[in-house]
Amino acid sequence: MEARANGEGSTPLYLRVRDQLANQIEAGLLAANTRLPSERVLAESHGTTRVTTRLALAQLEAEGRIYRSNRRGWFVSPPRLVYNPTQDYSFSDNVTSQGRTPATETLEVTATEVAPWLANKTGLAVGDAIVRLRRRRQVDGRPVLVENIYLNPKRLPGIEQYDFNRSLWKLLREKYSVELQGKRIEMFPTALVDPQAEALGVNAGTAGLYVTRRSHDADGVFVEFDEEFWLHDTLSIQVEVQ
Amino acid sequence: MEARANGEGSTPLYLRVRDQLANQIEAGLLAANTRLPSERVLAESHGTTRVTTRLALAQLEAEGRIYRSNRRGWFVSPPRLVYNPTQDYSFSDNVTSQGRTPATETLEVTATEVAPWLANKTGLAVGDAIVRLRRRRQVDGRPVLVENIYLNPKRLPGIEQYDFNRSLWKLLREKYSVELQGKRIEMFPTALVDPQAEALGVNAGTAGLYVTRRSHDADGVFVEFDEEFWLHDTLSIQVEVQ
DNA sequence: AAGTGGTCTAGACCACCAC
DNA sequence: TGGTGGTCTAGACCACTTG
Repeated sequence: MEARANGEGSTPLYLRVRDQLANQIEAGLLAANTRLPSERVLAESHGTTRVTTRLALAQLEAEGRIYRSNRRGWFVSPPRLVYNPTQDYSFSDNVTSQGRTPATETLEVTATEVAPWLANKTGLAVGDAIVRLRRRRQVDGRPVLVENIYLNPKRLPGIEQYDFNRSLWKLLREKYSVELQGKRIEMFPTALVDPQAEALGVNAGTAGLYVTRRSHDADGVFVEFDEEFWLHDTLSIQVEVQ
Repeated sequence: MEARANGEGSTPLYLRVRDQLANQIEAGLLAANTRLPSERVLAESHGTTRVTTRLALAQLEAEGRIYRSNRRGWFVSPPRLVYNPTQDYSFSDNVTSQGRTPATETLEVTATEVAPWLANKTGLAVGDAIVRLRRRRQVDGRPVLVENIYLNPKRLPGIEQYDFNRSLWKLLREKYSVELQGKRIEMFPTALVDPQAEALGVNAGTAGLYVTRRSHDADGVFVEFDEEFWLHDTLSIQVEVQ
């Protein structure tokens, strides 16, 4: 029950455990997607308890160096995917060009009505018809984001009928001759909470990046509003202007 | 010592505590920058221990709803600052226009040499002369970011002599006739670690957003490379293209 | 000096996953 | 079925900040 004196200088124990693990990762002893030893084993080998070990692991997770998968354990994070949200965009092409393997799952397609918050974001009127598409996307078998896409059925009649497990941007261009323009992007870091956390198979509270994008066509007609929930350690945003 | 049965359904206790606090914040019972009751008081009033209470607080912190200040307590987060990193930029003007109060402190100005990682980012050669400027910026008295700015002394001779507690962009325009162009922006969420965490008065491991920006002038000459470390709950990025 | 958050112990039971 | 992470208890001492 007694808390021990701090031993080595003033650095907290959990940060010293963190440093040791970080060094092993940097030295390449633990390659990307390798599983770490179990929390109990780590605790014992560092002469401490699980609580302190978990503090160290949480640090590394916050830095984006490791991630957890269900209750299977802790794994070394692979490099971040480079992502430019201002470009017309094929997730699949982008992932492939970085030597990784993409996958997309359509979770849901619904015809619904514009809610007040969405009216704010899109300029549509509350109650207007809208098509909602929900997808999950993976890189090398790990889910990295879920997205809700709101499509304007006036500009995209019959959009519900298509296969959404491919590039939406290509679909819009080929079937509707839409060249997306005038993108307005908003993003901020936040924790992933429940519908998204569950879809990604992570605990509520896992760090994420929330990205939204509104696009219209060359005539200024609203085409789509996209809302993406990324795991925070999986991407690096890159934008070029002028 | 015994762990108790879960009582109310399957929602973990720390998430129920989180929900209660979140409701109080949303209902306006706890205004922005208000201090929460102490961890011990919260623990007792929810019939649990500090460890569990801290889990709940960490959740709210990850969501950007509360923040901590030194060892003074937990506070309700004010609204995020809207920030467009692609624009020529006066922090002061931007903060003021959002009804908040800005402050800037220059922490350090050094003439130094380009290191390998910086050569990569800027296109300069390793060993080239460079001026390094380090600043901390506050909103309503709370530090929200620290930044390292690397300035090209060839394009900006005598730059060290100026006062950096004002807008750098305005300085460049007025004194050097620089119109910044060709910005390349990169950003990703990550934890803030030591020099930055300390400068911001937060614990190592606090969630942050890392933003870099490289700019050149109208002739393509490299002007500055900027590296910003933001507290994750303090900003919302907004970009408009085309 | 009193109170705050920061760190830490040494256990426990549970839910879920892989074998 | 055994091992994993997820949750939780009931304490303790420490470092720092505040009156």
